[in-house]
Amino acid sequence: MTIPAPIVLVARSDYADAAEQFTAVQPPRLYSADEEIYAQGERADRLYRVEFGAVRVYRLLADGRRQISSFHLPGEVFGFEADAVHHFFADAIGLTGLRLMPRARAGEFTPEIVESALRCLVRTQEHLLVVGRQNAVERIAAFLVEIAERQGGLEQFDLPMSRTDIGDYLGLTIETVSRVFSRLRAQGIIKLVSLRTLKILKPGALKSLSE
Amino acid sequence: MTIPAPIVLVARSDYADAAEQFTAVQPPRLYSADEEIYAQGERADRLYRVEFGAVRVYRLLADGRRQISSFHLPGEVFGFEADAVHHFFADAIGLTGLRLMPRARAGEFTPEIVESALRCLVRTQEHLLVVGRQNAVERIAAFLVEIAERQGGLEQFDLPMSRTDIGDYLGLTIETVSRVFSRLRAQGIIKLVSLRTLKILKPGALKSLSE
DNA sequence: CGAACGCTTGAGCAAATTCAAGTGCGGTGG
DNA sequence: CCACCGCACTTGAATTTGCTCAAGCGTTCG
Repeated sequence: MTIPAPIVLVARSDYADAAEQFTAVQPPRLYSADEEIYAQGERADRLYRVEFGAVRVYRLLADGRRQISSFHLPGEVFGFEADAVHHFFADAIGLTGLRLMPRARAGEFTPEIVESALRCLVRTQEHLLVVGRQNAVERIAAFLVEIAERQGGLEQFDLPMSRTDIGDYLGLTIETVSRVFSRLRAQGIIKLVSLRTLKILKPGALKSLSE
Repeated sequence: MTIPAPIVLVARSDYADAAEQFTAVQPPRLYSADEEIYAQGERADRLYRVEFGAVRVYRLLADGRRQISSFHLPGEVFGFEADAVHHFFADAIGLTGLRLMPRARAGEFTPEIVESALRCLVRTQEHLLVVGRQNAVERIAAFLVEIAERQGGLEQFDLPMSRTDIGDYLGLTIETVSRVFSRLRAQGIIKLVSLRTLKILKPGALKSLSE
C-alpha cells in the first residue's frame, strides 16, 4: 500500500499569541482548597495550566462513589473535552494557581496543546492498567513511583492530596490505602516524614512492587 | 481577568487530502483474526480507521495480565500516541479491514482527527470510572449498553470479542463475566441468541444496573 | 483547651478470584 | 451426513483480597 504524504497544518501568526497566553506576565487565577474549577455539564471553553498547587479531575456515580481520573501538577495542562460540555468535575486540591486559556473547537489547538492532550490520553490508558489489573500494593507502588517522577524524581516529596483522594484515584478505599502505606513503612520501603511528606527509602523495591 | 482571543489554526489545502485519505476508494488493508496491528515499542507513525471488524488496544504486565483499554468498531479512528513510539499493542479481533493514514507530529492533525483523539480520551476516562468504582454486574451492564449504543442502538447485536476479551476490558476474570451473563439471562434482562449474539430484552433494567 | 477532621488499625464479611470439572458449539474429517 | 475433537464457555467449591463497620489516635485549628 502506498503511503500518502503527511498532512500538515499551518498556523497563522496567532500561534505566537497562543504560546504567550500561557507564559504571559499576568498573574494566575487563584483557587482555594477544594474550590471548584469546573463541573460536569458546564460549558467547556477553556484549558488550564497548573502554575502551582494541584488539581483533581473526577467523575461521580449517583450514589456518591467517585473516580479521580487524573491529578494535575505544576506545568501540566488539563480541561480537554470532546465537545462543548464538560464530562467531568475539576477542583483545586490545595491553594492552586491556574493560567486560563480560551479554546473553541478542536481544530483550534496548537501542536503543543494537542501533544498535551495525547499525553493525557496515554497516561489515562496506562492508569487503566493499574486500576483494572493490579492489586492494592501494586497500585500504591505505581502511584508513588508516578508522583515521585512527576515531581522531578526526588526521593522525598509532598503528597498534595489526601488518602481519600489517593483511594479514589486508585479504586481503593481509604482504609486499604492506609494499610498499604503502613505495610510499606514496616518493610522499610518508604518513610512518612509527616502525613503528607513521603521519603522513598528503597526506590528499587518500590519499582519492582509496581511491576 | 481578561480572556484573550481564541487561537485559530488555519489549514492549507492539504486538509482536503487528509479527509480523502480515509475515504479513498482504495481497498482497506485486511487483518485476520488475532493478527497484530502494532506492538508496544514500535514506531507510531500511522493512524487507523476501522472499516469492518473490530480491534482491541491493550497493555500487558510482565506476568501476562492484560488490560484492554479500548475496543474499536467500524468508523472509529485509533492509534494515537503521545510520542513516536507505541505504548500499547493493537490487534484485530476477527477478520478486520483498516484504512491506514500516515501521521507525523501532533500538530499535523486535522480537526476531525483531534476530535477523535479527544473522544477517545473522554471515553477512556469514563471507562476508568467503570473499572475503578463499579462492581461486576454494573461493569457488564455498562459494557453491554456501550456496545449496543456504538453498534447503532439496536437491541440485538453481535459481540465481536470473546469472554476473555470482555474480562480484560472490564478488569474481571472470564468466570465472573460468564456468571454475570448467566445471572442477567436468568433475570430475563438479556437473551443469548448464540454465544456471541446478544439480545437486550429489558433495556431499562440494564441501564439502571449500569447506574 | 476542646472539637473536628484526617488518618490508622482491627475484626468480620462479602465479592470476586482461583482451581477444578463439566458442557456445548463449531469445525473437521471419515 | 454424522461423529468426533477441540476450544470457548459455564458452573461449582474453596480461598483470598479488599471492603465495611467500628473504634482509637493525633494533629490542627478555632
